[in-house]
Amino acid sequence: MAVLPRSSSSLELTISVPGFASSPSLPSSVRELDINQVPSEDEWMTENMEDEEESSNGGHPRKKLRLTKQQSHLLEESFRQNHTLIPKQKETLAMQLKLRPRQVEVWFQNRRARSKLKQTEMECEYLKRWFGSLTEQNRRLRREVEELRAMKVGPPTVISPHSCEPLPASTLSMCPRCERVTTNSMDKGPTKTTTDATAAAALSSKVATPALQSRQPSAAC
DNA sequence: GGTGCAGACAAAGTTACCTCA
DNA sequence: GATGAGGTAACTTTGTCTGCA
Repeated sequence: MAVLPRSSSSLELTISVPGFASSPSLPSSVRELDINQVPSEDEWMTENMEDEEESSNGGHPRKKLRLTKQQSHLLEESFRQNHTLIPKQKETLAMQLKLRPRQVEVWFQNRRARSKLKQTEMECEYLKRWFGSLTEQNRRLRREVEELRAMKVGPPTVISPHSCEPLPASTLSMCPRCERVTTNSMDKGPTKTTTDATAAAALSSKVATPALQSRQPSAAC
């Protein structure tokens, strides 16, 4: 596919053949088709694109441009204002920086990638901390349940989800198939299935967690 | 209006070069 | 001086969107 320059002043031209460009058997001269490649050897690490003319580079290995502090600063500034560039902005910025529009474009692509990476790392950290705190909370609640179970005196009662009245724990039974705790006939309405954890939470008069509340009895029970 | 095509562009992934410890 | 790691410019591939015939 040939990407033609969008403005006549731009010499931006990249020719790449899908499934061909990265082929190991590709002759090294193919890279020369990209006229964005380095102009002259000596200018590269010192002054970027001082002369705009894109002379043939005669098959140089790709050199790496090092942006000056001012260039980086200006690029960062415009990135802060906008994470993407419209072609006009790109042209202007390139002129200001004495870079090719293509270089500005690449810089913005890489910059977006870096900021996304940073964002992802931050989210990862946040989730790790959250996981840690939930684990700790879970451990605390389990311990609390154990304590309450240990100190029970009389038969434990469960609050009926239907009548909101206390039910004796003796009305509870375990479904052998799904290992859920179910209430027996004492409570009016459809047989209510609840998880072991829910029952335990009810025992300690705690409100079940949303995740547990959302669990519905299976059709089989 | 639906379809196919080409161009532009962004995201994701990769490569290669440079710097520095 | 050699070397490995990290940073990043430049590149490739792929997918999406848009305008046009």
